[in-house]
Amino acid sequence: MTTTGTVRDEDRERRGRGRPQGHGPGFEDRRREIVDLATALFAEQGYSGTSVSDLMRVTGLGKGALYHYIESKENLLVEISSQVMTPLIARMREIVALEESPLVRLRMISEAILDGIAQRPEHVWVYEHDYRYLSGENRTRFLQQRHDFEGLVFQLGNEAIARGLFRGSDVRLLMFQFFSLHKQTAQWFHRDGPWAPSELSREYCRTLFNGFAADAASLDALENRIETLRRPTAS
Amino acid sequence: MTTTGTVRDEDRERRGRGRPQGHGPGFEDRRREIVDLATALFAEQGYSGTSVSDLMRVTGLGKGALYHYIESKENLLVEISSQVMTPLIARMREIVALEESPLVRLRMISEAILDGIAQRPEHVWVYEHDYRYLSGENRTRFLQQRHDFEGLVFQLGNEAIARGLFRGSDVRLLMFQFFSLHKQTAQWFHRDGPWAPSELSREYCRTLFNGFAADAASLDALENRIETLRRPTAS
Amino acid sequence: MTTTGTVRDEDRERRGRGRPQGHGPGFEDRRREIVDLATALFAEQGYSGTSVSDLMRVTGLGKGALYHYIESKENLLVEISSQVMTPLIARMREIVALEESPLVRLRMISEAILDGIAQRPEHVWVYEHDYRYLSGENRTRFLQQRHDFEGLVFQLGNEAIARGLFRGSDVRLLMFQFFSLHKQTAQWFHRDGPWAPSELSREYCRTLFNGFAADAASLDALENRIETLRRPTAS
Amino acid sequence: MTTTGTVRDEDRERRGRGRPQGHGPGFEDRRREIVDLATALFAEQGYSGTSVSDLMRVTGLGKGALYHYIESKENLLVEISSQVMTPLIARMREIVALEESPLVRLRMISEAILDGIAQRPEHVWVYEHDYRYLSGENRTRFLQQRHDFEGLVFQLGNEAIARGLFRGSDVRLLMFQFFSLHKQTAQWFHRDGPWAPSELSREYCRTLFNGFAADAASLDALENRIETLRRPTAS
DNA sequence: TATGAATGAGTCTTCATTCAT
DNA sequence: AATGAATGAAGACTCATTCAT
Repeated sequence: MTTTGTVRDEDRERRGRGRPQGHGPGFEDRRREIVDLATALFAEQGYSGTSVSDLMRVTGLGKGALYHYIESKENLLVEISSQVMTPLIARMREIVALEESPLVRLRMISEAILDGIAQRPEHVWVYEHDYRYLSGENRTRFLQQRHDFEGLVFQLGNEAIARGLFRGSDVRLLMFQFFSLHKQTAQWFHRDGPWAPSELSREYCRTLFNGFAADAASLDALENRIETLRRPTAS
Repeated sequence: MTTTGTVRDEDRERRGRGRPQGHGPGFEDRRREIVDLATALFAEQGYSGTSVSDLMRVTGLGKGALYHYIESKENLLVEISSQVMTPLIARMREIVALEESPLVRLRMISEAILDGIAQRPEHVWVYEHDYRYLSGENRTRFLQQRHDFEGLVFQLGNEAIARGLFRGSDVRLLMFQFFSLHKQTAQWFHRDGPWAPSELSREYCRTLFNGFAADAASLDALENRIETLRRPTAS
Repeated sequence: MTTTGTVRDEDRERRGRGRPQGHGPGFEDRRREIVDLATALFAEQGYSGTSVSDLMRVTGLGKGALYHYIESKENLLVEISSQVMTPLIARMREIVALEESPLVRLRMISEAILDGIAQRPEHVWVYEHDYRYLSGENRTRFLQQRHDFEGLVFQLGNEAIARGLFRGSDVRLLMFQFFSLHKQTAQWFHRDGPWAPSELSREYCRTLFNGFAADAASLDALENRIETLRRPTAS
Repeated sequence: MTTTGTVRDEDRERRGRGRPQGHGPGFEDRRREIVDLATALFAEQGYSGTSVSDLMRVTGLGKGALYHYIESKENLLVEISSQVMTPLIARMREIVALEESPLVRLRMISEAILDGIAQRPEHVWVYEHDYRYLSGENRTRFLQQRHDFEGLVFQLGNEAIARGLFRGSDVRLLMFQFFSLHKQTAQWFHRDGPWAPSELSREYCRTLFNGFAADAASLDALENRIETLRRPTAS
């Protein structure tokens, strides 16, 4: 309930802010098309490396018509991140609210993230690289969203530690690993690659949960060998 | 007479070679300083978001003097990546050549990477985000380096699988996880943070090697629960 | 319904072609105006001595608007030479193809060249002086055009020699004289000067054809006197 | 007497103006070397297209040393034109003062010009193309020199007409032809080409003097044919 | 909805020259 | 006689955006 409400608020907020009112029926579809074309370009050349002229070229629109749809270049970046983040955060709130083991919920979040990437790998790649070019309020809102997002995962990490499912390491250290694995996926993921999001998720969680487990081998022999090699070769 | 003759000979000699570049002592140090200042700015605002004027401001140099040192803005990017990649790849080749278990060598590579990041986290962050703005030969060279880099790790991954140390999954899948963990570190690492590279390396390798182990738990119960939850809630 | 469909089809069509350039009516005229203003400046100050700011000043356009029309400064040079060379070469091919004596055809070519100069003396002056600043393909194309141009004249020169109309000197030497006379005209010709192109042409051809004639006086007395004077004045 | 005096004045003027005093013995030679290297570059890439850095490269000198010799880039242009013009004008004054037929003297001047070109074709080419980049006093002085130069030739042209050696056409028209032929020579002349200056001079003067002769054929048949062809093809 | 002309601040870079050493 | 660091104005060109139509 609360969750759903929040989502709606964000939606209304977004609509209220940038998007002009009073458009014909095909407007939203056309806009979406344009955002997707822009995303592909941004992914290839970077946001800063892509000019509005480039966008004219790929959309086939004149300057005026293009601005009619996009309002501003930065707005495209907002839209791109929004298209991935909004549904993802909504989904995450649902998952966190479930009465399941933290591991189950983390596994579900993992899959939700990877689903998001699989559906729009370029979108994710773009805002991961170029959110820096957001300015003012847009930047703040994005960072807040990201912070909320991470907070939800940290919360589950803490629960897992509390229940003895993860070793009592620093939760940040564990969760950074969780994030790292998932975020980087956008860098090499191809829609027509060999792995489905659910498979990747199983794989990642297998790595992480086994690696994080309280009873995971601490690899002492390995570390001793490293220690030996580290010492300056005497004689 | 003799003098004049000598001078002319020297002249001719110098002319023939074309003279290296025409840089005095102290040039390299100053250049290094400038590169570091630029790196900090790039990390903060992005390569494209940083103008040469910004660089003038932080270095306190005039336009001409700045270009005296940098040759071009793009060249800074080349220098930044080179400062990290060149010693890292050299170190990696040494490590790969060692007669140690693949796990030991991967662990050493892990630490080498994290050492590199710890010494110059901003440099790594910058080229990871902005190598796209390299053009032509610079881009090619960078991608080649990266490819070589990854090849060395893949090689060790394959050895580990062959020896039954990692489960016989797709080696790419395993090594992407290895890379993901390490690369993302540059995003949040601070020199004065709580973790030393060696600690991080132990931590990462513990996660990965336990997670990759042939006998790692496959977490069937977890996956079954996920499967159940995936089904549309009928009733 | 139908409407929407139609719009989409048109869109797709337009997108597919990529749209010519995006220029409205009047564009070409305005562009021509600008090229002419630029030509006047180039003639006065030289191509390199004229900055884009100078062009802004004389056209009264802002930087962006100016580039909207010219694409690049070098492109102006291309346009300038093209406006003279293209119609001239076309006309020359017509003339060469006529079944007339080589002298008649050379006389016609002479007049065609001088007509071109008379119509646009500054254009000719400009590219004669500054074609060096053309780069890459533009330069190549220009030199090729010039080579073709000269080839046509050489051909007629050879015919004239073959028919005994010109003395059997080296054809290059004769034709260099032909070119020299015509090319230099752009340097001093003024539209409101005393000579019409047809008059100049008659004058030049009278000089050249009489001078080139097989039976032209070889001025032996003159040459003997010169030879005498050349000897060191002994005594 | 008068002639010699004038030349000396010009020399003193030049020395007084730009060249610094108190240089070592090899200074003038070295300077000459540098001017020659610069000339070759200017001829190839144009004065404006050649930067002081380019000059550093070809001379093998550092910035300071280079400026020690050249004082300024524009000064090179002054020097280049001076090296050709000064001796040429001196020689011309000698020739004009001779008690010979105007044809003999024009023939001698022709050879003097062509000798100048043959000795330094690139120097001539350079100032012919780039004297525009001279500024202020330098420009004025150059144009004055050129005007004097042309005046001497016009004077002889008038004498020739007065004596009935040339037809009573406009002397400017005749002399423009004289200049055109000679000036353009710098454009295609190569030191190792097939023609010596004296041969070229004989050739040019043969063309011009036969062509200018009071009894030269007026080529009426040719002109009639042209007139016929000019008429629109009726029927 | 859509056009494309116009804006003008801003981009990176090169220039000729000066100057302390 | 020579170095190379520094200057800062000027270079050509691109940018995101606005606006009259």
